[in-house]
Amino acid sequence: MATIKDVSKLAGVSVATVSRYLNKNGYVSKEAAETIAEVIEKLNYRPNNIARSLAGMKSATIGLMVPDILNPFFPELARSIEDAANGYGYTVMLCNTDNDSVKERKYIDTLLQKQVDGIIISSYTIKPEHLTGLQKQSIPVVLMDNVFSSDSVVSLTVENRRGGELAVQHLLAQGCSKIAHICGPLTITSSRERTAGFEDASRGTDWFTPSLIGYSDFTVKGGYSAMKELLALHPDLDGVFASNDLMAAGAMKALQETGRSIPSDVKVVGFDGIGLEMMNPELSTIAQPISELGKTAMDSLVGLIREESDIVTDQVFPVTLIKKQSTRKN
Amino acid sequence: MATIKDVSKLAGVSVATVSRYLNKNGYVSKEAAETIAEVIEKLNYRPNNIARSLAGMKSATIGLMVPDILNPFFPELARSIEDAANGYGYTVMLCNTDNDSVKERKYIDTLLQKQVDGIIISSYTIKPEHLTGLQKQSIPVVLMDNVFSSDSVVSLTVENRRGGELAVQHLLAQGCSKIAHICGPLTITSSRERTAGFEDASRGTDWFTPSLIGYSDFTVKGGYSAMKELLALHPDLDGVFASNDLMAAGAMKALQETGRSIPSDVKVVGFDGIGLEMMNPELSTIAQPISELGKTAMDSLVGLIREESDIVTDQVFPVTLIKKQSTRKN
DNA sequence: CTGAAAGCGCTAACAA
DNA sequence: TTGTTAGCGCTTTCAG
Repeated sequence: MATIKDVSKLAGVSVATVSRYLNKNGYVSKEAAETIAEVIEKLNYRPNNIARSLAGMKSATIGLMVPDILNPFFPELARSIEDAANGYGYTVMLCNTDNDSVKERKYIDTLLQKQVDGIIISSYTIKPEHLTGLQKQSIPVVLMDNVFSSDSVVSLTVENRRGGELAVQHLLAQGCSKIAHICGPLTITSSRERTAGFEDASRGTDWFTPSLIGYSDFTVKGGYSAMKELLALHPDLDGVFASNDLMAAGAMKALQETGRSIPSDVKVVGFDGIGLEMMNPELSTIAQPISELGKTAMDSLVGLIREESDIVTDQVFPVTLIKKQSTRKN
Repeated sequence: MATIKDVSKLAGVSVATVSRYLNKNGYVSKEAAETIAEVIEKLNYRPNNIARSLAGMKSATIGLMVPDILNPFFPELARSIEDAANGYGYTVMLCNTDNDSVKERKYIDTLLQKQVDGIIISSYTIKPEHLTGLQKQSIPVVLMDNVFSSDSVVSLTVENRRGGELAVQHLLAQGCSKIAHICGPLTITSSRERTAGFEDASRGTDWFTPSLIGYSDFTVKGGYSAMKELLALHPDLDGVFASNDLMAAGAMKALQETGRSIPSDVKVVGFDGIGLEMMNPELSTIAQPISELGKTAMDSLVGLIREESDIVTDQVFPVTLIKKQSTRKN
């Protein structure tokens, strides 16, 4: 592997000149530039990023911590982040934390040792004190789905509560008169908010009763069993709002299995807007702007890295109702 | 951030001793070890990985190139690879190539500059000559779904052809008497093999005719339209084998939309074994051992990195038929 | 068992 | 506009 030294020798200039040429900073004469370019070509020289990083420049690498890339929400997020990162010249290190704070801490440590320039963390479980190591080294952090107030930390969230409300309003508008809710883990803030939104919109109606809320875990299986239990209690329900799309899918299975057809007997709305196009009927959902979230996360991170001053530290993104077959009016 | 020098000073030993302690190689007296440990604790010292890498050790980072993490097959692969990598102490850099060879080359370059210790490439489009850069620097490569014979390159594939055969045999066993096939992109080797398997099992039967094969692109939408076209030609078909699960899902939608019920009217088999548990009815499929593939990929890569001699360079993994509702006997 | 010292490849003053 | 040189933090001979 050719080094900068090899290039400088062959080009008859000093390494400093080559370095300046490479980084397009400082002066380099036209002739020098040309010969350097030629030599680089000839030697097929590629700067060693590790050496660059050590010498004080940035590693041009960021860390991305997600609970589990298997959960369909995260590939979409990861993809948009990776695309944006790539645009900025960054490479992404992927970490699956399983919402396990031990793993989270370990990964933060690893990423720190690898001198990443910044970290994007999507985590339900992370707490401000876990970030102190990062703060101390003033590593920029973008947090998704979680809000800590602090500078050098940007928080990105969505209108979860409003989304819950929207879901119920939509079901009502489509003619539902008894709406059940499958809520996600209560340990997760955004999950609680979605449920609060459901309650905002249904409390005070004549059909609402607390037993219309089933408790589940954001998985298809979980949604399925929760739906079964809700049906046992309320066989006459005609609308379901599940706090994420996976549970909604599970709920649909349970409904269909018990002979109900969707949307004529029961209408279903999910949350997230992961593209479940394989479903039949297709699922109406309260969509998060996932790609936009990812892109903004990366933009903000770069802003933090570059120490720009005009960074919005807390952004709340709107959600949108996507109407599909699962809530079509009879 | 504390450095090895800080530690050595405070511990009253040389950096060499600290380094030996850190790497558990060479001799370090018990007392020295103890004080060093204490100082490290006190200073909360963490070795700088970048410096380590520069000094000649490995970067403890690998690259993972996939076409698109959005395709549900790859999160599963990525997850198992990341888990295995983590177990070995490696971090994973994720790259989405979109099967675009320009992007592929760019990423290989980037990964090379970042001094990754090895690369796992899942690509339909990559060609041996794209790997010469890697070969020259003798960077270990594990290739998935693609076979090049070469040392320092391990190739992992599955029994695609046999899988296609299995699918048809299963459909026949379940009572189908006219089976259509939705094949994937012909540019993809494994896709062609699956179709070959279909042909192996159906050629010579009394119902087979070439127009029972629809051409598509591995997407849900593609499967949907291909199915519609096949139905126009053969409204009486009663079995479908799609070369991947996404197309199978699309096919199911088309079938249901045209008033056919699954499995009573038409039975459907997919390929891949991505966990589409949200589907109803659930999809029978020829499953690849995705997690095992990922784990083996990482194991092999580490073997190559460590220059172990007992590395199998070409492995073909078995596929298994997973029977679900979509092919239940009437 | 330990330490001094020479790099790894590159950047960034600083001097010319 | 260019070159010299001192690091960046760590590993690794090679002497002791």
